[in-house]
Amino acid sequence: MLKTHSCGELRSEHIGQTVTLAGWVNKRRDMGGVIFIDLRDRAGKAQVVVDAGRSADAFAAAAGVRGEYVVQVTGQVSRRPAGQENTGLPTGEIEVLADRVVVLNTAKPTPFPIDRDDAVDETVRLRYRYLDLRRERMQRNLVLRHNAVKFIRDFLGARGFIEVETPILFKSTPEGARDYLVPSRVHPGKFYALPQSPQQLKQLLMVAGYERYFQIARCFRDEDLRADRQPEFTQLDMEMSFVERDDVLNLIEELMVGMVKAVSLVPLAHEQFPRLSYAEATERFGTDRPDLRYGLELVDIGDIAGSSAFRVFAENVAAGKRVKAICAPGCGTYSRKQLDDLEAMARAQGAKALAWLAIQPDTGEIRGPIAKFFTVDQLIALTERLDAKPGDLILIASDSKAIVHNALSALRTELARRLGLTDEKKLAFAWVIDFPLFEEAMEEGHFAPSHHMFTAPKPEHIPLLDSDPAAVLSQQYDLVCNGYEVAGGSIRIHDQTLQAKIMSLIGFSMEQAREQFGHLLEAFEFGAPPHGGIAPGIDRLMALMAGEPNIREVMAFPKTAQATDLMADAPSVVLPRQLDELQLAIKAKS
RNA sequence: GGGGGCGUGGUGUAGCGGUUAACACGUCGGCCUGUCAAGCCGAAGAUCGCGGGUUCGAUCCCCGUCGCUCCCGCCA
Repeated sequence: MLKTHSCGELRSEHIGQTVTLAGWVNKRRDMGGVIFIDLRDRAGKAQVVVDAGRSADAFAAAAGVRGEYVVQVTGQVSRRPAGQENTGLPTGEIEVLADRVVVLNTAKPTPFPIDRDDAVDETVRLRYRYLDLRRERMQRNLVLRHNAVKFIRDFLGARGFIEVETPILFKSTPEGARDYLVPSRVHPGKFYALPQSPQQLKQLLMVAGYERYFQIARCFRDEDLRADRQPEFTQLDMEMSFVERDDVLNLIEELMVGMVKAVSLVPLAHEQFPRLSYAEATERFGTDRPDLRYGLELVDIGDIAGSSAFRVFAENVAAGKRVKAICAPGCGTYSRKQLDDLEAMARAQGAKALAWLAIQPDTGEIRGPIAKFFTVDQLIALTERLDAKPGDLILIASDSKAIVHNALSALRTELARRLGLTDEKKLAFAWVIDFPLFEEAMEEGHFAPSHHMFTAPKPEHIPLLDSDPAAVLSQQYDLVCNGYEVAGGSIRIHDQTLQAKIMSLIGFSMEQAREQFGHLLEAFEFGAPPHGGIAPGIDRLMALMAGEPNIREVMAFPKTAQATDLMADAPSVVLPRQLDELQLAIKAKS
């Protein structure tokens, strides 16, 4: 080894020892007769003192050293002179008096500062990702990620789970997200697909009798990116046999609480995860992945608004549509412009308009274009139901349930941001359960599965499959945190008759089923145990636990929003010979 | 596929229809034996993303394009 100790591990108990360190020059301060070098390695930083009076050779070497040079230093750990301690550094009580300084490698000036956490253009960070990864923030995040994944492996291993690797080259199924395809050279014209998740394979492992499986699994989806979506991402994929829904929920809750306590930089908001039905979540928050760090809940005012003189509300209520409102504390003095901005957000979600009532801070008088259509009693009833105070702003949307919920959910998120309610660094986990088995909107005259077609209905709802399929609730469950979906799963169907019924309801023919899932359906004929599973998204969880605003910050080599790698320049053109081997030709752009 | 934001020395920013394009950090050189975002003195470094247009004149206004980013669609 070229070092006896890590820079960051040195403490006062090392005083007197002669150590050899190796690392990068974080900072060099040249005082003329003495040169200070902050030497950095993964463990941290230590101050090296190169004194011309102690070693002329070391001093000469240190004189030529520059930032990010790779340097080996041998010297004596010494207590810093009284008053010279650096309380901002874990190694701040000591320093290393250099007897020998060896430059192991030089470095060009870096394109951006390594020793500071200043914002740097994303293009530059990604192009020089290996330098970005040298920075404290990224090292902290990747260490957090390692610790979290290690916690998961230990936790699940201790509970009888075994980790099994599944293929990256697998079979394309047109269901769900767009697949990344890999052409086969051996079978020209045929393609593998990279897995969107190991869904089928983990169910097959249950049929195979493994009972408790997990995998830190890379998944691929060829869809457009977001701050919380990359083309390749990592799931904790897991599946268990002979379990019921609450077994999975309780286990994952224990895992999450333990993991957050052990490794997270952001603490839990509460240790008991609330369980909301899909219906309750959407009614109260307008979304199935609510941010529970704040209130601003949606309140139904259909009865009051429907009996008002405002015709839009009255007609909508008569037609079975909804009128719901949200109270924004202290926003009663919003300007025309601010209100227009909010209305634009509502319109972007499909609302035709956004009504508002502002309660004057001093007089309590209620103003707004629609105020005159309400009686005093109705206004009093409204403010009481919304718990609105003088100075508050009431925003009202009326339309179909879906539009009202989408619009008010978007407004709720925006208002929380404006009011600083999302600044609090806490993790507010919650379960969302009792999802409808099918999507509300029919697709081409058929039902569409709201999760996937292997999700089991609630046992007591199975009879409804014949009478009222839209009312059937499933054994799907999502874990949400701060407005993000961080895990999704379900108890699966293991009964062939039930599976066939579901497939026919979603318009899936037996031939289609056999072509795409034949291996799975066949496997289920050989004694499939009751089973269920879940797949927490590792990247999103890491971003939340690191307090980062996007998942790129917790991935070593992420891609841009255009799905490119700026460092390696991928994707790239390939040689004609490579295409020939695959019997592929590039179509001219139409 | 659509919409918003951003693009000015290496980095972060300022600027604005006419400037010698400003500042900080960094870089390079000099001074300095207790600094730790060291300090002081000096220097270099920018086709203002790219292309076109408007204009006597464009970094600035307009159009297009490229890149980064956020959002909608999409993501069973």
